Amino acid sequence: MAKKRKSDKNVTLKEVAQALGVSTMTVSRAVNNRTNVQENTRKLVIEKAREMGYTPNHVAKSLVSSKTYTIGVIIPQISHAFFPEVVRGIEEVTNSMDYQLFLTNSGESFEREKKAVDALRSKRVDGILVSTSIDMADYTFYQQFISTGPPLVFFDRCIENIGASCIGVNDETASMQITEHLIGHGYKRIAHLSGPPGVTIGKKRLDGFSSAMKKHMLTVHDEWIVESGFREEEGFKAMTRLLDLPKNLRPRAVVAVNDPVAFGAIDAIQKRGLSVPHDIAIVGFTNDIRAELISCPLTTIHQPAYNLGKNAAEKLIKSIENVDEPIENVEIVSTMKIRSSCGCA
Amino acid sequence: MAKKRKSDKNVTLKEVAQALGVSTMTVSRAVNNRTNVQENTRKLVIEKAREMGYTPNHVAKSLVSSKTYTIGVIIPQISHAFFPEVVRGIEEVTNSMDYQLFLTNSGESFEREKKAVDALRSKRVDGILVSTSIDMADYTFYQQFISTGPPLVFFDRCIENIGASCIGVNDETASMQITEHLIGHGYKRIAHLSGPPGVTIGKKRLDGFSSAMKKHMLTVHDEWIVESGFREEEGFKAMTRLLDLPKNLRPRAVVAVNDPVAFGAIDAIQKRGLSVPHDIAIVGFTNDIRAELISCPLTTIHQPAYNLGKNAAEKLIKSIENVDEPIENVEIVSTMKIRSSCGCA
DNA sequence: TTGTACGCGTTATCAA
DNA sequence: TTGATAACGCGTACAA
Repeated sequence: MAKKRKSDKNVTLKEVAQALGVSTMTVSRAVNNRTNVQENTRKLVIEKAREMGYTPNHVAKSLVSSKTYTIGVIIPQISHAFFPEVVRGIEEVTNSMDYQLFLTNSGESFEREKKAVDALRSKRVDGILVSTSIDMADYTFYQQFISTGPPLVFFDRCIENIGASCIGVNDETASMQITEHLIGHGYKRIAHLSGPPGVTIGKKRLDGFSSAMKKHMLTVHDEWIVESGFREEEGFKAMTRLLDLPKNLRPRAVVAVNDPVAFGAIDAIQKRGLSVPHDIAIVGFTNDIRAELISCPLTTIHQPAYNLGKNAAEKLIKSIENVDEPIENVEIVSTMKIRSSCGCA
Repeated sequence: MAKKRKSDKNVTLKEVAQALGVSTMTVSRAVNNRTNVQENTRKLVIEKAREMGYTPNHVAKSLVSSKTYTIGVIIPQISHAFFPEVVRGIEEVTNSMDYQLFLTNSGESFEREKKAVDALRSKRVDGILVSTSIDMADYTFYQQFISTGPPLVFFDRCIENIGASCIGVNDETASMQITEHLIGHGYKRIAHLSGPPGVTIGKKRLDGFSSAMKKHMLTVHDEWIVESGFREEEGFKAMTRLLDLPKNLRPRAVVAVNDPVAFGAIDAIQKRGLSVPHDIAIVGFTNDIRAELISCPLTTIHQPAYNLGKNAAEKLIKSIENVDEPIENVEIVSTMKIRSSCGCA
């Protein structure tokens, strides 16, 4: 196992300057393509710099300029395909603007989320993109950060009206739309597996559902709104609760807060020997990759994750580079994917 | 749109010191929990620092210590579920070790990959994790980096024997194993849709396939090794070429270099009106989330992505913190998932 | 066109 | 226990 002999220390401007018998500034000017260097000198310097393996030290640059060309991104999950796709959109933008991207996965833990925000701040990122974790429970933390820290933009899971922009999806409208789709096909007894409270998208989807039901003057029994978190197991549990209702209270259709929850619910339905959509129709939200592949393909809302990431990153960079960039709530428009799980295809 | 009035400038040690009438060093010692400060003083300082909203500047720290607690990760794709899962493993480790993670998606472009390496180096990351892009074509770039830059560890897609550790999967063995699985069930005419040349995993899987065939003294016609890249469309095209062969040359089973390619191939087979596994059996590699969900679930190799990420990150951090850490090639063991696409379930 | 001095925010080192 | 000074690598501002 040959051990590498490394010079270890990086070459500095000063070292290149000394090797050349010129001043540090001359080297600096040459490698940064400034105008005020003689062409000869520049060539000489560039050549020597390459030869010595000089690489600019951005840490030092950042200290002087108080600009790091770095942004922090905090996501609550990384396994769920949605977030990688958002990150792809973000990365596309940052990459083309020559920003580097710090990624942190909070794993739905607000403690980790806060720790990450502090760490990123100490690293002096130029801005931060956050999608809050489920158990986010402290507005004041972000209020404080927003009033003293670098620009922050929320995406997908936002805290609204605390002075930061939010790039979200038109959840409420979409939820209303998909609920009305069920209603339009004759369903009247419709339940909702709702997300955790306090997370905006959960609330919005619930509101959209409620509005649709109200608009069409359909009754929503209290038992029909079941809180279910965002994960498959939780969907299974929540659906089980619905199935345990006395027959005359059992819903005929279900709007799930997202696809994983819908998958869990379908599982619960089938384990009872019932069929989708024959006995119970169901729709989801997210257009998970599995949605069209399961035995009864799931009707759902397709979230434009990539665009959401792009928009969020663009908004953040604008906020970084222009102090007057306004605070906005942007809604990216989603689209409905009609498949067989709703029994209306 | 209320505009925020920000102090903009971050509070520094010196400012806290002045506010308190002590020296910068005292403040530094206090906030860093050094022993040589009086308890009273410490309390006073900590309190004042909090009050003034002091946050340590890691950029300055890094300049002094030439240590950034930052590592760079370069992946070739982000949509493919495999890499997010690897990143989750990496993030788990870096997070617990208080390192921050720079993520770059090269999008299979070696140009972007090189640019990213240079950028990360200028940002003075403590180490880099790379999975090379398909069109990687310049060993010397990494040779140079490895001999002059910070520690680098390859994962999944490696360049071997150029002085960097590689954390990979036991591709060759696994490929041999899955091929032998087909052979064990009576298949003799077996083709291989191979990855792009020059990428180690492609080569290894081909080698495993060849070894298995050779070991069992089965003929491999030249036409049966079709280069197909890593993506679905490419699998479709490659399979089409196999299907276009005269009937007496057509294979009875196919080993695909990964699941997407297998999906493409299945599509091609079915578009011809043939059935899997009845007419042609097929196996993949990766255990894509879709593998068990398609109409004819795919037999494949499950890649322990999370563990791979964890191991790679651990190896890198060891290499960072201990100069004598040896260079190693580690193989994480994968497992076979037998489903119906091979007709042997 | 080139060079000198200074400061960015922090810590190591030595002195008090 | 505390403070003064220099240094990390670079760029701005000014002088030559």
